Amino acid sequence: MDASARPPETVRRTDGTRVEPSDIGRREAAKRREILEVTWRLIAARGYHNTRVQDIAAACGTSTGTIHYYFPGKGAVLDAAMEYCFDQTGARQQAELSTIEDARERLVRVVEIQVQEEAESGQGAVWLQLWAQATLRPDVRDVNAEMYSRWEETVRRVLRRGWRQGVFRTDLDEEQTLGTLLALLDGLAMKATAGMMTRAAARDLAVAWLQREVFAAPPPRRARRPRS
Amino acid sequence: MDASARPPETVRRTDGTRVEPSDIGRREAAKRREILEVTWRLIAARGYHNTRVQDIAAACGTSTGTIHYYFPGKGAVLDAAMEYCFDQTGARQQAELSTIEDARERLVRVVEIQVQEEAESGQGAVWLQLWAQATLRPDVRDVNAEMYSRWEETVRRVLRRGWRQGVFRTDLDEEQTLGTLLALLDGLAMKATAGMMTRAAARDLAVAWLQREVFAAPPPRRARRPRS
DNA sequence: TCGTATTGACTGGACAGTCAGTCGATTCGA
DNA sequence: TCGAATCGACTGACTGTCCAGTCAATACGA
Repeated sequence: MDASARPPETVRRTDGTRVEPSDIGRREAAKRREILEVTWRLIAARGYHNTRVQDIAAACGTSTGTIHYYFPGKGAVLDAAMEYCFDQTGARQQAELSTIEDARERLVRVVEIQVQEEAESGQGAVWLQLWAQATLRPDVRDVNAEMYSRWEETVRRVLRRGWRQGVFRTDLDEEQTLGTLLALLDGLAMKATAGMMTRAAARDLAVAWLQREVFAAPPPRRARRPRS
Repeated sequence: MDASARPPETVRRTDGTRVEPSDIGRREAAKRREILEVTWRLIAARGYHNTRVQDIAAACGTSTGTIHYYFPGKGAVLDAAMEYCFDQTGARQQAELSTIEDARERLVRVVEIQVQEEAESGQGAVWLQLWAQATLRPDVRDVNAEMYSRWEETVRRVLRRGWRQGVFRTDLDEEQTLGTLLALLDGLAMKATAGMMTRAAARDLAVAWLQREVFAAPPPRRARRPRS
């Protein structure tokens, strides 16, 4: 038996196509997910380039052969793991945000998710790794663009909701506000992740900005949300 | 003759001390600078982890032995090159900014330098590499903190000048404004570098923000500076 | 029993770092 | 003034290490 016969490809390949044979093994998909879960945490902790196949195998409690059995190569595991990381958090974010009624609270939550929680969980570190790669690799740039645009849409919807609810300033331009907010959050998240400021300071700065520049004049003042 | 006898150490070592024997060879210092100059450009183009000693040697038109003759190891070259890159640009920035009288123009120039020119020259890519490293390596984090604080001071001085000149809004808090501006610029610079938006769009967004939120009410309107 | 999943020893390539030796310049001694 | 001795910069072949990827053998599950 030639063990190099590979299970059907389910990873997004560099050409952007995505093959997902749903008829085959749940087991297999589960195993693959387990590997990706383990791998993105390794990337967060050690960095993309310092993550060895051996590390992944050890963290999964398996052998290097198994990793190669499920993925065509190391690069494929690492890239798929970064993507998996964002797919996961994207879904979680949207789910959580949708439970919050008030657009101001929801926007504050957006800040907390990106600037505090993602920095804490290591997802922020994975973003940073991804961006550093995107500078150099066009394929990563494309994947990143797609994933980022999902996040962008999430934030855009919160802004529109705020205007609909009449709790955001009406003299703001949507594109300007969205662009500024996203850049501000990216900058703060990056600094929090890279240890250039505390997560709490980053959060407070962003919330203060929202209150000054986005929330409509008489905000329901005082302690809307206990300082985490 | 044992060629492994090393020229006196002039690189900042990880313990933070900096030894600079000024009495010895100009030649030597020049050569070392040449290597660093070449190296940071390689880092910008290929990334920290994809830069081989062989690449550096080839780009210098020399042999790998020579690189090892001047530096204790590959890591030392790469780290010193990142630092060199920022030392250089820091000096250049300050020199250029100090020639601009009007604080508003000077602040716009700050934006253009960080968001357009550094992204274009590759220095932005080096920043991004550095930040990705800072997430993982405490020593890099320290070096980064020191270098970033110099940049921060530069921007802070521009803000103070604006208030002194009476051309910036007086209802702003210095720390808030500085922190927001820096995060915004970092975010935009990162996105421009990672190819998530054009440099021109990043520049315009930042300048628009300045005009809305920082510059005092009646700014000398219309075409202060031709769109690059 | 047959096919699938898993193992881990092995291979080959890449690359950092070493070191014996070359070469041109400079100093020194007669 | 000239040859020999010395020196420091530089070279590039070589070595050892690390690691991704392979594959024959094996365990497992239906």
